[in-house]
Amino acid sequence: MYVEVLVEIKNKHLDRTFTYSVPKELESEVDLGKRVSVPFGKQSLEGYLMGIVKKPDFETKEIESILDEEPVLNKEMMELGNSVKDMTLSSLSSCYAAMLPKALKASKKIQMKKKMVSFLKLCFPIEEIESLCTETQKKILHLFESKDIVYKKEANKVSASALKTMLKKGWLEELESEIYRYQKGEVEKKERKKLFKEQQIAYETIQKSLNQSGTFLLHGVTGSGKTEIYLELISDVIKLHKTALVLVPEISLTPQLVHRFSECFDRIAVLHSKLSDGERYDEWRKIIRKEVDIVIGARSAIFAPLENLGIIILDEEHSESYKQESTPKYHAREIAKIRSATHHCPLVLGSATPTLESMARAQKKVYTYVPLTKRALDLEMPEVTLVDMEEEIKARHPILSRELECKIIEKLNKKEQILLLLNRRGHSTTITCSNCGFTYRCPYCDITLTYHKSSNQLRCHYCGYTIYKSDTCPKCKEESLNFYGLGTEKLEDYLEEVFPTAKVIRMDKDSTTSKGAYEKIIEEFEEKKYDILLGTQMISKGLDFENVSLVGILNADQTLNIPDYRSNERTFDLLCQASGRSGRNKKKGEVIIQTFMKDSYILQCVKNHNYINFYKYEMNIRKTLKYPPFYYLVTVTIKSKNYENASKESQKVKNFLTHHIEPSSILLGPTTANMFLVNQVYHFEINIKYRFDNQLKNALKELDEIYLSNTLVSIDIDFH
DNA sequence: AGCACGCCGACT
DNA sequence: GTCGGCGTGCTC
Repeated sequence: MYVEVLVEIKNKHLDRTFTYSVPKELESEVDLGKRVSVPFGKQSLEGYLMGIVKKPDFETKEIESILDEEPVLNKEMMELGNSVKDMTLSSLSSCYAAMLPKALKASKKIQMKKKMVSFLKLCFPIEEIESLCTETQKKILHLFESKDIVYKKEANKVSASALKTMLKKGWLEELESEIYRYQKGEVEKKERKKLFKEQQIAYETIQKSLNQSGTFLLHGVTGSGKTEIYLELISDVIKLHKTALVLVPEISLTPQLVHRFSECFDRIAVLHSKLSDGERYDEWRKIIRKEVDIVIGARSAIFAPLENLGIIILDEEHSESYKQESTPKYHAREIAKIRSATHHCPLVLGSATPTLESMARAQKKVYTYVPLTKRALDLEMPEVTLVDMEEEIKARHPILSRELECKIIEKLNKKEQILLLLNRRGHSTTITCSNCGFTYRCPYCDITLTYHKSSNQLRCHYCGYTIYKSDTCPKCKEESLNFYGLGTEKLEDYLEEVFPTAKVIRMDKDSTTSKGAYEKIIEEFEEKKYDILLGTQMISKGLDFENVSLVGILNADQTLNIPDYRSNERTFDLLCQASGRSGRNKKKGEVIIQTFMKDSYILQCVKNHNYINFYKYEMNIRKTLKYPPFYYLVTVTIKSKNYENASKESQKVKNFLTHHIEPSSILLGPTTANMFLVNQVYHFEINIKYRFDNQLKNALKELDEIYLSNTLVSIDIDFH
């Protein structure tokens, strides 16, 4: 027997199968999608069994062993891998690596071990042997009163030697069994809430198509009760003996959300980034063994090997976290569409602020548009006030405007809670010498360093480069270093100064690195141990605090200045999301946005909760500037440690593309990339805008191959 | 990705 | 003379 094996090396030179022979004794175990160990050159590697073939006309080596009892890739996943490879122009084995839990990888053998625990089983009824037991033995016996099986550990606690005797007499039996590492506590079941009229209509629209593929855009303002619709749909899917896949951005995969699902359903697997490799492997195995009907997870959960899918839900559809930034650079939404087609099941995209791409498709009836206009429980939309910071600076209120400060005091008095969003961590943005103009910059990335007061360090937020701050200017040795800009740390200090009685907690990347820190902050804030929660983007998504009645956004326009065609969209989304955190209970919420661009159309749309106007406005810009969704966009990044090489090769790439793509496509660049110098590597960019281009994909593939063997320059292709 | 092969410079 | 630099090419 001869088989095709894809070796587990993410190198594009090896992005093909090799033929091996199978020793007689292993033939019965051969199954496509299992992993095998094979000799490869001088090494021994792992690979995937991809096919069975006839005897080839060249010499073959024998496979060493078959590693799995059951395939790790089913037929769907094997094909899906090929689609991902084709969409992203990356190697097949890197695609499979992205689809499978890390524990399965050769280098991580330890985690693959199942966790085994010893149990005890009683071989006779209690009454039969009780009279024969000593006092100590009776104690062990009574552990079995309420259950059939007892942890060996528990019996050992009573008496290890008594246990031994009982085992020897054959009264008890010892068994080993695998336990799953990740254990969710029992959750009390609750009735699902009854849908109100608009929800009911939305639900019915989707419910009617449960047996066919199709994409729905569920457009509902924050608090309109999208989750309730999801629960209702999933309940139907389970009645049909099918399974459900729910994707949420990592950041909104909160214990709150998982809890809500657990109240309604039992057989759930949860996949999020805080799981250890072992825990993740266990959750994955529950799916393979068909022990769950529902998977809730972040981006990579789109590859959960659920069979018989009945619905795929992508909540917060607009979230950029659905795009993987490392190879393979796939977008979960696109994978979801493929799986929805293979399983003939609906895909529901939920969002309060859909991407322009999705909204445009909904308007063109490519997606079915399902609007939800009202907030559940008759909640009113929060009142949004824009504050002009230019005036506030004149009035010497550069950090908190007079209005926001007053409101905070008011809410503190009423014992209501406050969220403050400041989208910049650290203390100050820059430290500059007022004597000589020196500014701390990252030597590897060419951006200014951010000061972190708690550690007295300056940190590069791109590469992590860190140095200690000195008291004197490193250049002119004068004691004249000044702090500019505002970060979360500094704001925390400032708040404690202005509102000395208020309890303030900060949440950002720096205060949530340790395991469980994020959950702890949320929990404690929910329990009202704090009055003010201040933080970065992290606090803007998905959190649902009943007692919050004021949201303050301190640097609303900062994200508008980032040179990226999506920065308007991103800002609008961030502000809407953050605003939506206010007034999620009976109280009417208030939002104060501090800005230097009070008259900006985007901010006006945020103030009036008017997505549609924003959509129209932004679509016009995109149309004029030929950006998505009117054009597709591909970015080719040329990277090299050597500036000259990067620059020279960029020009060559441009020339190559000019001759190999359709003349109707627009080629821009090469220019220096947004992040020009990162980790000592120079970045150049070429952008291609196109509508229809049959040659492009092949041209990019060819380009990719040309640069495979180039050690000085590498390229990176990214579809937006 | 590894590892061997191979062709040049500078050392005991 | 040889040791070792890393460019090139191969792995069923």
